[in-house]
Amino acid sequence: MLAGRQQQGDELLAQLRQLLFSPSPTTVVESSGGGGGAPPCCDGRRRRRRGSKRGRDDDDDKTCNHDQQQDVVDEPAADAQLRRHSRKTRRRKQEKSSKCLVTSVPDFDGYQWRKYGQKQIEGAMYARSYYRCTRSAQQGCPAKRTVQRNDDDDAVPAEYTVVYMGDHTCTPNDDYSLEAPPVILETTAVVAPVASTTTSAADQSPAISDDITCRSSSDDYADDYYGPPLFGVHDSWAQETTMMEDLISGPIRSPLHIPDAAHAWTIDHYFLMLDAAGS
DNA sequence: ATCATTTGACCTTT
DNA sequence: AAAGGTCAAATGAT
Repeated sequence: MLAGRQQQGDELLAQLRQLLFSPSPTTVVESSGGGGGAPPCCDGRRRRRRGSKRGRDDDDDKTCNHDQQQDVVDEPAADAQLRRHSRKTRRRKQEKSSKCLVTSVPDFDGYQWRKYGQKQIEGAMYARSYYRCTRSAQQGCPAKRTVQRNDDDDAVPAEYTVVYMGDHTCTPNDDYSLEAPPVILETTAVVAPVASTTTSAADQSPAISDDITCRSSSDDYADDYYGPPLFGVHDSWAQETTMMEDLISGPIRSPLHIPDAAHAWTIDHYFLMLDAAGS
C-alpha cells in the first residue's frame, strides 16, 4: 500500500518536474486526446424541470409530458425575461491566464472549492467538473478551476487535468480556518481535521470520485491519505527557493497540513515556481 | 435550517 | 449548429 503510494508520488513528482522545467509551463494538456468516443450522455431529448436530480427520474417519467407544458406556462414572462437579461453577460471568454496541470489529487491545492457544474465533454470519457472558490461569494474571489479525469483508464492513480482560471484574492488559510482547525502533521503523526471542508464534491462527483479522495473521517484519512506527496506540501516551497531534488527528498507532509500563513503552500506557489522557471 | 451538490436549461463562443 | 461554461431549482446531507 505504502509502497504503491510512494510510487504514485514519485511519478507525480516526476510530472511536476517535467512541468517545472519544460519550456512552456502553461502547456495545455490534451486531456481529451485519449480518444475514446464519448459515450452518448444524452439519451434523446430530456425535458425536465430545472433543478431536477437523478433521484427523480421515475417521477419525471410520470410527469414528463406535464412538465413539458409547465415549462412553458409555469414561468411568469417577467421572470423569464429578467433571468435572460441577467444571463446576458454571464459567460465571459475563458480566462486568458489559465494554468493547467495533471494530478491524481485535484482536491488538495490549498484552497477550498465549491462545485457549480458538471458537464460531459465531447470526446472525453469522463465529465468535467466546474468549481469556483468558496470565497467567491464572500470575498469575490474570482478563482475557478475545472477538473477532468483523464481518459487513460490504466493510470493507477486516476489522473485529473486541473485547469485553474483566475487568481485567488482570498488566502488559503482563510479557507480552512473558518471550518477546520489548522493541523500540523509530522511525518509520523496524523491529526486529521474535521474535514467537512476537505470532503469536497469530489467524493460524490462521478467525474472525480475515486479511491484517491479524502474522507471526512479522520481515521480513514490517516490510513488512506498518508503518503502520496502529490502536491508536496513542503516548507521549502514557500520558505526558500530550492532545487527540485531537495524538495523531492525532503520530508513529506500530508496535503492537509496547514502551515501558518507565512509558510502556507498553495498551488499558487507551484505556479509561481513555474513562472520563475519559465522566465 | 443551512449548506453543498446535482443536473437540465440557458447562453455565449466558435 | 455544436460545444462548452454558467445558472439556479430541487434535493440530499448535516
